[in-house]
Amino acid sequence: MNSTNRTTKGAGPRPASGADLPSSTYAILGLLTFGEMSGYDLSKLVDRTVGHFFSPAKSQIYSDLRRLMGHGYATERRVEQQDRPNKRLYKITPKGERALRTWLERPDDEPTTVKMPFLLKLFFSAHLSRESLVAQVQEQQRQAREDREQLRQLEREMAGKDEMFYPYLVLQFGLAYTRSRLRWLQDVLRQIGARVGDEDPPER
Amino acid sequence: MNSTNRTTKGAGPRPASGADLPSSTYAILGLLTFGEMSGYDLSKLVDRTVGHFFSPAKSQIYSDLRRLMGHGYATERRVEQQDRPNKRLYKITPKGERALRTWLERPDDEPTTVKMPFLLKLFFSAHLSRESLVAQVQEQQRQAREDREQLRQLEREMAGKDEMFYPYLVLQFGLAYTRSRLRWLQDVLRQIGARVGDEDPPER
DNA sequence: CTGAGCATGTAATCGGTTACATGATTCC
DNA sequence: GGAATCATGTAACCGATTACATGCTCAG
Repeated sequence: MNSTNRTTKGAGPRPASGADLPSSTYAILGLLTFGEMSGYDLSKLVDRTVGHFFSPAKSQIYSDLRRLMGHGYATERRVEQQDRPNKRLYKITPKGERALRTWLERPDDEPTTVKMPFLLKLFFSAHLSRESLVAQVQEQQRQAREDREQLRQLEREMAGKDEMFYPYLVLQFGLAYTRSRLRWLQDVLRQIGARVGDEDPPER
Repeated sequence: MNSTNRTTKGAGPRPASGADLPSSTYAILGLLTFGEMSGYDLSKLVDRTVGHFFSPAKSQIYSDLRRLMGHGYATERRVEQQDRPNKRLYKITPKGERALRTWLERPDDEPTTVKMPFLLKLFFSAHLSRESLVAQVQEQQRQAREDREQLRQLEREMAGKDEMFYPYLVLQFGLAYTRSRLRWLQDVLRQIGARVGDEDPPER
């Protein structure tokens, strides 16, 4: 219940060296630069903008918003409505803008991580039949192609738009990553195919 | 405190559809196929094998071990030592082996995710001076090159080893990913360089 | 009449991380 | 004398997710 906790004892992912907030919270602070918004608005904005590489749950957004207020990075304005539920609009403060820029400038970041359970499975695939493994790889291909389609769609949508310069660069990462994933999967398929029928069968 | 919870009410990352354990726990179950081991041994084995794409904290390993026992996937054997602290050796059971294979075969996995705070920063880089951004990109390059060096080292170590077939494939993913990251970073640098001095300066 | 959209939130968990505690031995 | 290795674990906490609750309006 204490939002101004300084003596950070052991914790989760932990905001990088000296940072007061995790990057995900700064992300929603960044989105507030688009204008005054409700949590609901933010949730939709996330989908339309950063959704392909960062998608917090709604409840997370609402609690981040409260956190930003606690730091004085945003202010709340309640708006009564009779046709729809009342809403709370959040606005970034000058202090919040400064904090955002400080975060942007700070070089030390939480580490980049890839969480890919399939890699774990592949690592232990000596315990798996070749057929099952091939099926798994193909499933991965299916998923990667699906991702690629979505990214391509996004690319078309923001092609040429000048204000989308940085978002476009981010998107390019997604595309490059997906391409490399697909090439690798293809290679995996080739290599396990080239491997003649030796080794332990299903091991049972 | 209930380890046999069926009615999974709201939770964290959540083990995939119908899975009883998260993939990280299966990972350490998989490592137990290398032989009877202590938590300490496992922690070192992780570093030498899967460490480059999966590295749980020691405390996590110990608690996973307890969990595996709770499911009957491993057994514990206490070994008294007088020169060193006593140890507990864990061994995978036939039931555990079956569970491992079932997990390996199950196609539905926890989703693949990439957590890369830098992408968030790049997305909002309109609020950042060009110099700061360039510095950030270069820092990313530095880190990616470091990763690459480590992976190359590993590659040399397991080159040609036949029993390393699958671990090698996994390593290839890491290398492909790192290469694509580096190419993309180079491209980002080029594109922000090509962009003439228009747009908002530091914005303050 | 039904379902989608608007709008906010609580409850309950869970995985995972850091920091700390403890204590012996062996190597430099 | 001090660091590294061996060895296990607890405490505290944090980010994040799912499920659920509530209730109104408007389009098909």
